[in-house]
Amino acid sequence: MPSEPMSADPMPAEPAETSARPLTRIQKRNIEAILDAALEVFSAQGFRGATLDQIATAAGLSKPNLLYYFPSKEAIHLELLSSLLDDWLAPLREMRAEGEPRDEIMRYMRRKLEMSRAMPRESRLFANEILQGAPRMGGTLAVELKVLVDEKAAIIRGWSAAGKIAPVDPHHLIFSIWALTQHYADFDVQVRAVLGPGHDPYTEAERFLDTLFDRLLRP
Amino acid sequence: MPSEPMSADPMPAEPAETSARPLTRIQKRNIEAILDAALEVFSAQGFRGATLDQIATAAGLSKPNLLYYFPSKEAIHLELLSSLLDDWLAPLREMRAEGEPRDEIMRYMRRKLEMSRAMPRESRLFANEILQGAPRMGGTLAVELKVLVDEKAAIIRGWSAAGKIAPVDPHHLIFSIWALTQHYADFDVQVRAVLGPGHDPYTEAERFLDTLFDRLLRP
DNA sequence: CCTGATGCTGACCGTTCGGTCAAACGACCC
DNA sequence: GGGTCGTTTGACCGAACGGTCAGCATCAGG
Repeated sequence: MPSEPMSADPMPAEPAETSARPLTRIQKRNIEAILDAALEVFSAQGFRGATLDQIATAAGLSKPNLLYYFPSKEAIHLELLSSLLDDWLAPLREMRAEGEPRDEIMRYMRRKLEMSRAMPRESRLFANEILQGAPRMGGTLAVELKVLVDEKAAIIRGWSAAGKIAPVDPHHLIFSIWALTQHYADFDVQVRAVLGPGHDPYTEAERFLDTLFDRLLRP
Repeated sequence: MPSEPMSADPMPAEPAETSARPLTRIQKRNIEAILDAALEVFSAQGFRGATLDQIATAAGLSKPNLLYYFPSKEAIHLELLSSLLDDWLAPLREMRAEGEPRDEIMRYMRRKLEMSRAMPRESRLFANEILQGAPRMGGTLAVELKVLVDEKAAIIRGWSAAGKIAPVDPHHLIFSIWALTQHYADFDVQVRAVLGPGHDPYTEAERFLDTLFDRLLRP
């Protein structure tokens, strides 16, 4: 216990990103296991549907031990949401005004579809949160997300005006990419139930969405 | 109590559809109030997130009184889901092979969008159910829904083959209509947060989706 | 106005849940 | 081997939840 007075910060739990002390090997392992287990459970059951016991069991820990690393159920959920938002928005951030317009949009769509395929749990976690009115993300949505989307919408509008792509409402174009790609993760059971066995939804979806956006954007 | 021996069927609660006795005025009023309140609460909080007290309060009843009309929380939820499925599928059922292909598909899309606008709670109720793996609807999806979609997909495939519309994967065309229209109900807060004030999402969506499906389907 | 069925309620019950705590355990360093 | 700090646990707590029950209120029909 070097240098610090013992009066302030008695917190033993969760030496998170703001703390100075580096993470123990055990801390790293357990925190990672907890977050992975929590993602599994929260995405499948929603926030209120998930229980600490479920998460603890899935992480291979006891409930009090889990609460040694995180102060509350809410804290785990929040940590998941905030750390995921960056990954989730990264593909859109990479859309460059200098690129070839159709390529840029198609690449964005494909990357989003690939994320739905590779990270369905994350997609469902967000879907659950938004569905219930985004009680823990409302602010972020209205600021950070809006700024990013407005910026990219302006780029798309420029491409439309320059005749590089067919005229489209840029905001709703982005919404359509979200809706169409996330649908395959969020409604996975429905898609598979309707298609029946012997289908690979994502392979078919990629072909379909390629066609769809090609016909939509071709000038 | 005519004709029936008192030994069997002591059930006082919920004289539902299978019962012979017609519904009292009070029964009709209260059951309707309960289902409406339950739709409100379940769609906003999910099944486990909703509490009987919330539903009872929203319906203007006490909790025991609510349980006088329905035997359990589960029963209310099930009643909502099953009675909603028909309404939800009705627009697709109305798609006729004899109609003008583009009109039929565009009308279906517009009706689904209108349902999202007029019945967002119902849309979110379904979304919640599917998101969590459809534990209470899995069977129905794999049978009733699959049969209906396969039937309509065959019609669409015929239209494609006849050159009436551009070639498309019919199943994924239907998925895309679901995804694009339900997105505006299920992700309402996100759409509004990104668009900001002064926008009517549904009016803009109708214009955008008209354009999208016109370009996608035009032979 | 009487009566039986329907409608309604306060009090209560068992369980589950999120969270706490004191005590024990264990690894590592002197 | 003893001390220390990080780690783990069993036992426990209060609140919330789904559901029950005995009894009271109310209503409709005769």
